[in-house]
Amino acid sequence: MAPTNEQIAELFENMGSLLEMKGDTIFKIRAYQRAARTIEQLSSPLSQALENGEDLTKIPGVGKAISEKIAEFIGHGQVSAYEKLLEELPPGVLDLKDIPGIGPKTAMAIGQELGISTVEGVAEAAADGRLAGLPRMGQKAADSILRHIQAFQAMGSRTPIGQALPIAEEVIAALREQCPDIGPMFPAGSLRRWEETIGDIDLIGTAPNPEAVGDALVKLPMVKDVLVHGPKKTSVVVESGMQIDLRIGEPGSFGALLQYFTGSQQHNIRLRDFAQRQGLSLNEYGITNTETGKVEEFADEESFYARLGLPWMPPEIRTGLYELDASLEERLPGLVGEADLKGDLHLHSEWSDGNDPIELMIEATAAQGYEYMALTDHSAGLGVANGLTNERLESQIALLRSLQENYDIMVLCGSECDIRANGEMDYPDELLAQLDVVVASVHSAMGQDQATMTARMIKAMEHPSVTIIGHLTTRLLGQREPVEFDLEAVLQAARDTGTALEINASPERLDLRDTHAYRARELGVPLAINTDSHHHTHLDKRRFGVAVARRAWCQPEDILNTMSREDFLEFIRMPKPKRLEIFDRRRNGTAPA
DNA sequence: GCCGTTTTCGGCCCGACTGTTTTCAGTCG
Repeated sequence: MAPTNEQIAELFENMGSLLEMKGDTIFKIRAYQRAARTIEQLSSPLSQALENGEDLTKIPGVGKAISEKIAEFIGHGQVSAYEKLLEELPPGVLDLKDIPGIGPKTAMAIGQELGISTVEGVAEAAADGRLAGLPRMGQKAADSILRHIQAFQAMGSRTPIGQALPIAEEVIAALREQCPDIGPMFPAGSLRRWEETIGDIDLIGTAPNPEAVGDALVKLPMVKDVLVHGPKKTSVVVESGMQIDLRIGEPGSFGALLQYFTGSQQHNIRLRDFAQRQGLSLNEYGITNTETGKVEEFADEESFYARLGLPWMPPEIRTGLYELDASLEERLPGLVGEADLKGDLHLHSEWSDGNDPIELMIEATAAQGYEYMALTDHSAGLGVANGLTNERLESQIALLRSLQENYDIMVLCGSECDIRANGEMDYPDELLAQLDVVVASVHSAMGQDQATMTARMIKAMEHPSVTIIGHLTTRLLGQREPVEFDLEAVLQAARDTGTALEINASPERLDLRDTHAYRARELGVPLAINTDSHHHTHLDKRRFGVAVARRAWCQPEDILNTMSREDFLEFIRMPKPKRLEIFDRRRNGTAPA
């Protein structure tokens, strides 16, 4: 099978690391790293682009040499230049570099001088003193590396955003309690960009006495270890194993600090490059005129970007990939926000595996200010989730219809209907036809091969009653891999059949993920941001789904459930795929024919 | 290795912190 974009990106990331260890020029190394970061964010597979004869050098950061290596990797399954590098360098050095605190130089020294190739080997060498004997290394450095290894093994690499955000909020609250004079303070970095997983939590703020805030942080009870504690920067590890980096600045220059630590790194590199052409240099304190040395300060991000002649850019799209060009060409999208949502189309009650009575779910949804909602309990095939038999579904429909008169919010009858292994629906057609909204989802036979799974998904989308495909890839962040399927074929089929795709906002799913949603939007597939709530308090998880849509550059009209009640009813009452006309008409801003 | 409203050659983002240093290399973000 052709390598995925992730695998291609990893290859170039590794090539960069290997060249760095070899001592190649830093610019060549950066070129490989930049290409890797760009490729992992592309919304469609390179293997397909190559097949279509597309010019890969159109991709920013990909030139002649790298595009040839991509073609070689896709064509032959390996890249000779990479294999050669692997042979030249000590085995295992790439794994060593994954340890925080160990960079290319240290990894090389460990591999060459000590003949060590595993993380466990480094831990042993740190403990028995061999590590401290290396050049530019001492007991303190060895101890520090050992601590890093222990933290690394306890935590793994990245934390799902749904777990990281509460930790960040807890630390901020604790710091405010210790230092009541802290001004604005909030997460920057990948949290502010709403990435699906978070490496370190970056906290940014202002305070009259910055050093006091750092001192307070290292003394917080939840802090397990202190990694760095200087006058301007403090890094600690908290009980959960997450690393917190704190930076406190002056209110007058907070805009530059916030911009700098929001990143992404690629965004900042591109921005600096852009600034440099104007004779300006950027850092976390402000903008410096390189000729006069004069530094300008900015209290907020808007004025910072404005000084460069750029509009403010939402953090979610600061990937360094498309946003700078788009802003220069004045085609930055007006991204969808939480307030644009008019309904939730995937909700469970205690009738299946939810925790709350139907009435409570309706009331909680109405309290969000929504105009409509769909109750979608599981179908019978999902026995473990107390799925509804045909008879129970019929009585639920009757109940919901009778309940409607008690509520202003439109209560739609729905189901989260299992897609069986052969692509058939878990309810008979006549029953499905009675429903307003059918969310069809894969919950079983997830190990099917790519061709089988693709055909299964497409068959489900061809069903006239299926409104939305739920959590398309079935992944659980950090727990379960996505199923294998042909993304492009499935997205195209969604468009062709007039089937919407869900952005499942549950923070352990985030499925579709950002890059998939980006491609779906490009193809004109309607997207529905649903919480899949199993409890009435889960409705606020929508913010995670909205973040995915924003990272996919979605505007309100790309999202099905930003439609008014009238438009949405018109949409579901129109047969597939003709109902796309209603979606498209809104998207194109044209009046109804 | 990539790239161009100065350029197809000559540039390439910028600073904090640590530990081992006596002036700075390595790592991180």
